[in-house]
Amino acid sequence: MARPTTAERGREVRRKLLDVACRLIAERGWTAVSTRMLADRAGVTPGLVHYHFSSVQALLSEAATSAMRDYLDQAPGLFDQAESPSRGLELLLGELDRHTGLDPQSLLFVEAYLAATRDDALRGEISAVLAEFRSRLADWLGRCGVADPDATAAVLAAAIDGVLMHRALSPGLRGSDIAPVLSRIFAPAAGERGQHETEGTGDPE
Amino acid sequence: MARPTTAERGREVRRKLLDVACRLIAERGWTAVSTRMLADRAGVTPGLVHYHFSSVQALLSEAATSAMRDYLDQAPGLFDQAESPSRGLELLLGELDRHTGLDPQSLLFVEAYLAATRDDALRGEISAVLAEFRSRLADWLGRCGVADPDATAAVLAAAIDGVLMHRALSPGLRGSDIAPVLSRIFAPAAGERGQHETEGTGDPE
DNA sequence: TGCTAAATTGGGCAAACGACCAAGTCGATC
DNA sequence: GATCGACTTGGTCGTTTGCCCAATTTAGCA
Repeated sequence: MARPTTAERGREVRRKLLDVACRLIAERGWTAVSTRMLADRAGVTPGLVHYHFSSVQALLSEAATSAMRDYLDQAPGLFDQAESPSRGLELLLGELDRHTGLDPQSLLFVEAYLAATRDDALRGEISAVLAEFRSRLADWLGRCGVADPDATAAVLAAAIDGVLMHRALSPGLRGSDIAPVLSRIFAPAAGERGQHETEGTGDPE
Repeated sequence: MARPTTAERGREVRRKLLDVACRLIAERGWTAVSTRMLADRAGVTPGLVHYHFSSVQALLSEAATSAMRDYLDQAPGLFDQAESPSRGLELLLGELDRHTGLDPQSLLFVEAYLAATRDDALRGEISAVLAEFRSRLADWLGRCGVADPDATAAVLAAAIDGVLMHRALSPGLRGSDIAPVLSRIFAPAAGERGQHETEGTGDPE
């Protein structure tokens, strides 16, 4: 039967508050998330929020950073372990296509970026997470023979977020449309191209 | 000395409220801007805010959309009137370099994007402004002989916003670094290199 | 069987919120 | 000088905010 102990339920409440926070940030906006809103949605009393977290800001920050870390560690299809560069790009763009720009995941990222401009501690955490992702991206690009992998990774990461943000406002910008454009960034330095294969309408999935 | 009439001062107050709104949106975040905050900063009484505007939301929406329209109509260096493609790109990247990602202008854009995901009327206005900018960009790219100008313009516009947003978190991503990467987008697709001109630079009409 | 600490409740606080309004101040027009 | 409408004031409405806390319940340990 495994009846949960108090401590276990406590940990579960904390986890649920973090989960609810991510959804509410995307739904209402970072600064519009309130104590009672969180408690309501999580099915607990408002007092519990300040028992588990020192402040609403702290709760939101922890929720956002851990969600971003989790996602970037696992979700983008492990592009850098793909057997070929074109397969890696395919995975990356496929992942991009799974987001509309209006989904909680995408909105959480942008909300967190903005919140980080007003909170030094949060900025430190997020920029570290982002730097690590850029680093993975740059390593992979370097192995693909792409020129200037660091700058390319930075632009590519930024472009992905930008495309998601713009797509929220004007849908119709599908991954299959932007794939050929974005893959021009991968154009190898003069002389070393060959394993590159971006022709023939990359139609992910 | 032209003494301002009551009606003129009224118009001035309205204009000042719009101006202050833009700054406060960037500074505190869209949903955190309050009636009293606006009145305080504008040097007027709180009651005036709801005399000139039907609601705070309406004030913020009008402030953001008109500021975005003004900026996109005039500021990006009139890239599309440049005498050459490379000069146009230079103007565009120069403009990009004038923003840190933390300046009120950049933050206002991102805040407005997010607010638009929660306000249908605002989304309509903003996506129209954005669509017009993309259209100008696509026309110019088409004249430069860039393949798939529409999709390229969409990706380029998104990438610009993305770079600004990322730069707010990790400075050091300067325009001169990203210029060579971004300008690869202007090159023909990787598979058709050689058929067109050699590099992405200099393609006189 | 008591004891302690963690978890939870529900109420309460001062402050700030958006919106509204009656009263008063103006400048332009008659 | 009187009148009218646009503009401005200062205050109030009910609601919601973040945070706090005394009291209560529970689980694990002595």
